[in-house]
Amino acid sequence: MPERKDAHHLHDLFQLPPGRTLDICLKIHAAILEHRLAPGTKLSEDEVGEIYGASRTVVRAALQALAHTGLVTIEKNRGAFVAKPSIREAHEIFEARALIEPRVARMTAKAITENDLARLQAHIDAEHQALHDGDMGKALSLSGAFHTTIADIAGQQVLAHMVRSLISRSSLIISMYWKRPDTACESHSHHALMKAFAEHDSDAAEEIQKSHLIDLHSGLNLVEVRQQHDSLKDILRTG
Amino acid sequence: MPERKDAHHLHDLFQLPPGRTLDICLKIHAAILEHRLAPGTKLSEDEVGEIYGASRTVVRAALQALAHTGLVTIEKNRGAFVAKPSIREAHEIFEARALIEPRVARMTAKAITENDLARLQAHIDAEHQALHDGDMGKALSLSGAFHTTIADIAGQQVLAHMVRSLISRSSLIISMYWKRPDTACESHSHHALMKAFAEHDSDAAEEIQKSHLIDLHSGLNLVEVRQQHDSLKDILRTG
DNA sequence: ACAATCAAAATTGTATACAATATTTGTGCA
DNA sequence: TGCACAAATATTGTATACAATTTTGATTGT
Repeated sequence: MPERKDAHHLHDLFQLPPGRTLDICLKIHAAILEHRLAPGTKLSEDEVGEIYGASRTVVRAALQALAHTGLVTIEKNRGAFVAKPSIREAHEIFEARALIEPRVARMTAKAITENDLARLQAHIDAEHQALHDGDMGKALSLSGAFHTTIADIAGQQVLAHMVRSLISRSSLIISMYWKRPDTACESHSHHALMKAFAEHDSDAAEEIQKSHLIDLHSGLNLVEVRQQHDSLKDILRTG
Repeated sequence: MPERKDAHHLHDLFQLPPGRTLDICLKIHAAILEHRLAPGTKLSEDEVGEIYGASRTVVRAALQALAHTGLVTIEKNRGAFVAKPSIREAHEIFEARALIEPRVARMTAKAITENDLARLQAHIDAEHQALHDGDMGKALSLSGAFHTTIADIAGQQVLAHMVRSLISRSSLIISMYWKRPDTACESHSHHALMKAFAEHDSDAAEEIQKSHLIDLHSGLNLVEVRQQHDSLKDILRTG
């Protein structure tokens, strides 16, 4: 179960002490990453509190922590919503990833152990399995986990924290702008990275990661997406 | 008053809606950046609440937001403290800055306007004035503001957010590990950067920023600092 | 039918009360 | 004096109550 292992590192994304606030953060975080919560969804304090059996105090703290990572947007007196990254934000996030992650991959190639390689391979296998099962959300989530695990292996916690945050937000971006929703997003890049890591070839790892991210970026359809619900009435009128 | 202008951008460091929670965040943030709050200082909820005339609810939210940026550490059932970055963290933060800020400087050199140049110059002047007045805290804070303003000018909000966060934490690092506490930290690098910006010389800007950050990094005395208060009794015993 | 307006309901913002956990203080004992 | 232990105090964690604001829904008039 690779997810458990990552969960251990995940807590530092929120910088919160163990407790129910953190639990709720992680649950909602996972739900967003697996695309079970769509961008724009209202996260009512009462509703979330009832689901997890917690009071508003705790839920509120969790939502504010999620807001800080950019996964949730809080509007004054209106509450919390799953974030809807703009096109500009999408470009910026992938530009940041293209800057940071290749460097991280270089460090990973130097530091990686046999055990780490096995962990990464487990991610790839699990992702493959999820795709086979038709669980797209899980597959995407695991694809992100592959990247965060690479950052963990690099052993640079500050950069790893940034990568985790960027990847979480990338998940939202993909759910909004991915060109081929029904297409497997698994490229051969992850396999190529594995090879470079196994050979401790840091130059290759950096280069592969860089082009992989450029590929991902260009796989996005970054044009205005029409909002569906707001104009629902108008849509029905025309029919 | 350049600070006012930056304050406008600063709110996004916390991703909070306007309100007293954000106000308290900004006040404590400023206090830490100006070294009026030393690393390790306990931030009691009641105490902070009384100072700013707010209830614990609001203060708590502010402290958690600050914790998320890494300026404050929250320990379960023990409360919030001004963070004390470890030596490892210090290295990692400056490594991250050396990766991100040169790239940002490159973008800035391309995008900068006359008005922006004036803003940057105002920072330099204010810093010089603060040094002249002997207000070291303010000077350091303004030195950081110079870097964050550069990031704002670059127009890449995601990277700018990261830079702001890194610089805030750098301020803590400097207060803990700076080699020459009584020495002016102003290098000629900022002036050299201004020249490169004015000439839209992005290659030079990137290179200067890179070596500037390496200089800063090497200006730190990254060895264990003895904690003073804990062993106060022992110290007095020996005397 | 449609728009405007206002009351009712629901939701968030904040303060406060109580419970759980640390910290401090004081006491007894070696 | 020094240490161990226990009561008292202080602080944080959580739930709840109330105020402020927004959203919803009904009513009215055109």
